[in-house]
Amino acid sequence: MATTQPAAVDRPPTIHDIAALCGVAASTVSRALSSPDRVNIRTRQRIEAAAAQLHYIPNSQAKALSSGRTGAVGVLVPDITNPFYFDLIRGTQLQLKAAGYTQLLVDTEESDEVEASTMEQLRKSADGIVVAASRLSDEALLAAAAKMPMVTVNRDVPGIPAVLIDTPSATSQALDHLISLRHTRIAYIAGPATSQSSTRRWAALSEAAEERGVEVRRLGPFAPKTQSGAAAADAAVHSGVTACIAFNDLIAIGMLQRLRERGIRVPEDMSIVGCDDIFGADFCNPPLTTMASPIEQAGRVAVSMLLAQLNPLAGGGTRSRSVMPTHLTVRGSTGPAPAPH
Amino acid sequence: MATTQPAAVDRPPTIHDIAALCGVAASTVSRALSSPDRVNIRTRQRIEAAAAQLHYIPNSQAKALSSGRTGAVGVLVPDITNPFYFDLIRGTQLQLKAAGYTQLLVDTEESDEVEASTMEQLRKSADGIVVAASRLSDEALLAAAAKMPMVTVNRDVPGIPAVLIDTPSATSQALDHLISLRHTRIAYIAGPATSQSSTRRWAALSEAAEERGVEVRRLGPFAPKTQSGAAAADAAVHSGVTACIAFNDLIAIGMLQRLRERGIRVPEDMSIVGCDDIFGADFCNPPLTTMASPIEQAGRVAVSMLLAQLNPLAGGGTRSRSVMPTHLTVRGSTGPAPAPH
DNA sequence: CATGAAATGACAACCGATTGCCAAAAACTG
DNA sequence: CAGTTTTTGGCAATCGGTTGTCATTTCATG
Repeated sequence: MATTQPAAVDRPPTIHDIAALCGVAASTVSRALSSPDRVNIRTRQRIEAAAAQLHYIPNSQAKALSSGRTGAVGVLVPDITNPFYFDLIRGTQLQLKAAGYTQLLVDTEESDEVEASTMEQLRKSADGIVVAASRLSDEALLAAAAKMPMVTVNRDVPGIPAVLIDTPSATSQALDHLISLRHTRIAYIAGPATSQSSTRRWAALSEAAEERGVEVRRLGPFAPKTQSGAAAADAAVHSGVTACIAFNDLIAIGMLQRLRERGIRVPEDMSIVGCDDIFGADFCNPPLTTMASPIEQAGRVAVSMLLAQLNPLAGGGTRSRSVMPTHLTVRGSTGPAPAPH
Repeated sequence: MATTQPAAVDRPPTIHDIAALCGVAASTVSRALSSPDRVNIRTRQRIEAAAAQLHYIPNSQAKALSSGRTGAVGVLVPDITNPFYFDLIRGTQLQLKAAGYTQLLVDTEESDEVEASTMEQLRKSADGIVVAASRLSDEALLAAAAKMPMVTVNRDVPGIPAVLIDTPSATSQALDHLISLRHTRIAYIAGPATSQSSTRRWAALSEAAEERGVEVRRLGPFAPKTQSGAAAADAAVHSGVTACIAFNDLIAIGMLQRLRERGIRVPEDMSIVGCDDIFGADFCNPPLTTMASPIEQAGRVAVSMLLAQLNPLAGGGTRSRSVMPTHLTVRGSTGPAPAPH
């Protein structure tokens, strides 16, 4: 038994083992497994049977080295612990796995330098990258995109395919919501200065405010973490507004906590609108009115666009831009403006 | 110019480019960059200068192929979107990065099959793996551990190094807390049947209950998701208990939501204790009494143990087991037992 | 049955590094 | 200064596949 079974070695089987078992050349095995049409069907079946028998698993390193394709895609997010990215990551992971790719997830720690060096690193070990909420400059991004296929999420740079979450338009909805509740003094709690999402949202918001004749002031920037919510809440209270539209739910939830500490009631004294509808937005106290969108889907779309870039043959004109719809989900953190004293 | 400057190509530089630039053999370059002592310091400096000038970045695939070491470590978690794993992932990521390793993060979707096939896959592309809350059998885990260095988290199998989070002992604390609040009818809301954490916790809990002469019944199993909280809450109410110790915070938060819907007050009518102190446990309504532990640190420790396995030379006896302390964090979801009518 | 086209399989170079082995050079010894 | 030890650098094989080239086989056709 051991004589007819060349396996039994500890080392994982290679195509050479298969070739020996079948009495063909290693190259034939390679072709049989990758471009099945180039090989006689009977031979191919023998090879496939042998591969199955040996539990053959191709060595991805070797494959990458000789073919130039790694079968991996990098996904860069600024902060793994931000729940917003959970669903995005899950979306990319599902879509990549479905296409037989591996996901390389990297936390860039909100740092442009880490982001840049990661990209350089990934240039050799990934076929393309999905970059969420990049902190890099347009120029740096374009330079990187020239070196390897890239899709951005929530970052619009001409020439780079992107998936955008349409929070700017939802911001107008939020504004209308607040106006209908008779708020007139409203603040935008800005995100990081380097976040294009925050910039675009502010642009949309201030334009909408002007159209509607209300005043919206901008506070911040604040880091997109719950801890920043305290400072944001204090700034909002100090500025005398009765409603806030926050850059994201983390900040909004942090504000809720701080306002509670200070004895300021939400929504009676102050209304809060978040953004992203992250895990927790529905069960915080009060539940958060927020702008929701299909984040997981955004992840899937981003991957689809990237894979279309990698395999141009597979039909379908490559979309270079995809905008995910967003809608306002009204919960308990917004209410009528307090009566002026 | 093009004659004296071998760079200027689009293709990334290799050690051969460096070798050509310095007039030495490629192998000398390799040695100069990896084992610096084996090469003349002046030559080395020339080589280093050339490498810097060309912006040389070693090709990790090629490195892995020829050396057998990949410089990557796989991290397997059952569910990326479970906030419990955020901190764990961040911990592993930080520690790995500090040691110059890359993290390959995989969501095994609570499936033993996905977990097993992922391990097989990773065998070629990672030097070792960290497996959190494995759903595999002891035998399968041992077999996998025999093929590649492994550290488990929250899974105790003799022969495999593990980081354990000491929730069993915290469970007793939780029980004492509830007893001191005069609860006598208490339920344990069990996690997945394949979860060893759940099993170990129940063992500790039922033993402690017996010692203290109170009755604790077991309900479930339930999937570790907020959605399961509804069923868990209904089961708890139906069973007539006044307090529950839940497998994790996700279930506990789901229970809070369901109980609120049903008009059952927490903690007046029912006390709830969670586990893990995840993101959200502090701002749900009411804030959750839960068992907290240094999860990020657990991730770091797991990676340290794995790296110690990979590089046995670097001194320090290899710990094969590390237990993370846990303590009860009392918040608003637990209170005195309702007076019997 | 001869002929050409199509299908198939083998050989070998190659991807970019690592590493064992050996030779040349340098430094040291007596 | 000869003889020896140590240091240093280069050659070439190797990792496990991919892929271009070419020889051979197979088959249909005239």
